[in-house]
Amino acid sequence: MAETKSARRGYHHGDLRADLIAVVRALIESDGPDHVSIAEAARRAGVSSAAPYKHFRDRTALMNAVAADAMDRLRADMRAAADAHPAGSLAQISALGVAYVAFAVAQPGVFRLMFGLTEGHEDAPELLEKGEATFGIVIAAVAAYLGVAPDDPRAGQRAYMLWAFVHGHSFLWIDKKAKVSKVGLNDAALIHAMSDAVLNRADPD
Amino acid sequence: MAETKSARRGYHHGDLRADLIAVVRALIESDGPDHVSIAEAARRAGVSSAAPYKHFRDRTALMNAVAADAMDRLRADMRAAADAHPAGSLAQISALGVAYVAFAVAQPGVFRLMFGLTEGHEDAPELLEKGEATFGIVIAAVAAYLGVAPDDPRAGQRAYMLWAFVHGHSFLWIDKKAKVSKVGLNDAALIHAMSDAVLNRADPD
DNA sequence: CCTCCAAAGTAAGTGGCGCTGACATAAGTA
DNA sequence: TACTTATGTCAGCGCCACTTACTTTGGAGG
Repeated sequence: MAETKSARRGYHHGDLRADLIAVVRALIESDGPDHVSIAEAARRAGVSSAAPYKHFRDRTALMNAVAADAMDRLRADMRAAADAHPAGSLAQISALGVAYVAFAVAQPGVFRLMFGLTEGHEDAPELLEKGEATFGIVIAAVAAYLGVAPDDPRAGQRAYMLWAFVHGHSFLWIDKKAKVSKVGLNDAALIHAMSDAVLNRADPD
Repeated sequence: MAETKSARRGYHHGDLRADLIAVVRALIESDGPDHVSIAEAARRAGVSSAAPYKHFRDRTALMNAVAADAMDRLRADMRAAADAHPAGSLAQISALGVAYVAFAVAQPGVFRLMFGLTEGHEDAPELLEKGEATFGIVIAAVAAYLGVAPDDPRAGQRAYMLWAFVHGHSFLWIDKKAKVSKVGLNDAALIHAMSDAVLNRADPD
């Protein structure tokens, strides 16, 4: 029998841990994070239903591993988006938002897993850490645009406002709560307009 | 034995349907929507685990009923917020946002249920309908502020931008993905600043 | 090169859940 | 008063998360 990913040579699998993460990622996208069962993942990896517990303490630990992996990919996407534009330009900031939404739309299941209520976020401080590193990219870009230091409160405020917007837009979109087509605009235009408004007009102080 | 809500007089419960909705609502807030089990709800209502299926086709149908009920309450909250301010004022629009976030923070479980990926949203078109009615309040307020007709695309666009923002802010908050305290602002100030920026600067066209 | 141990697998079992089908009871209508 | 139908119960199916006790095997140390 052929296995999903790495070939299983004999009694031992080879790299079950990595294989499980890949299999679960696929299951999450096809069935949603809530419908993923460890048993099914084990079946697809070609091992018994007890095997995963040799690598992950419980279901939550496995899911956290998938989420952490995904957060790395999101950060990489955003890093690339930032590097494709002049530092501190409005285009750069918009590109970060577009990359965020694109990730959510391309991988809604894993996006929900990352940003939904992660059960064991206390068991996974690394997740919060990775998340903050990602947000740091936005703060840096905003600070550069405003011409202030990255730790200036104004940069954090504006960056948060933009994050909340693209975050909400992403969820409304992937959860089908609003038909954006109805608004008659594409993501890029919306995000660009919002970035401009927040950076050049918003003054919460 | 005393039951959770209505007293059960004999073999029949009295109003199991309503009681189940109330019990499930409580369970959702204490354990989260995903951890609610029909069996536990039945236990708390003092009936057998099969009884709920006489009133709801399946778990999803019960959850949808709870969500629909909650959407009515959210709309009422927002209606009240709107009525407390002059029509078409910036204060009115901010108040709508504040009411939305307040609902999310006060009842995070049911908020997640309403706006998360509802499994059977196709089985519950009434939910989408109620949601659109609620959003309609925002559109009307925005249109009044801008001095345009409610069906003017500009009203819909601005209203959507504000919705996405408060929606994202709500989820980041209840899912503990960002410490808003770090930003150093309260909800009202943030929402007010955003409303002003979107309504007086944003121009996606 | 052999031995032995720890890592990584299996099988079988526990308890919970969603849901179903067959049956029991009660409430209301003819 | 008899019948119908809504609303309960009970027993059971299949699936799941997770555990325990046992098995296999790759590799490190003698």
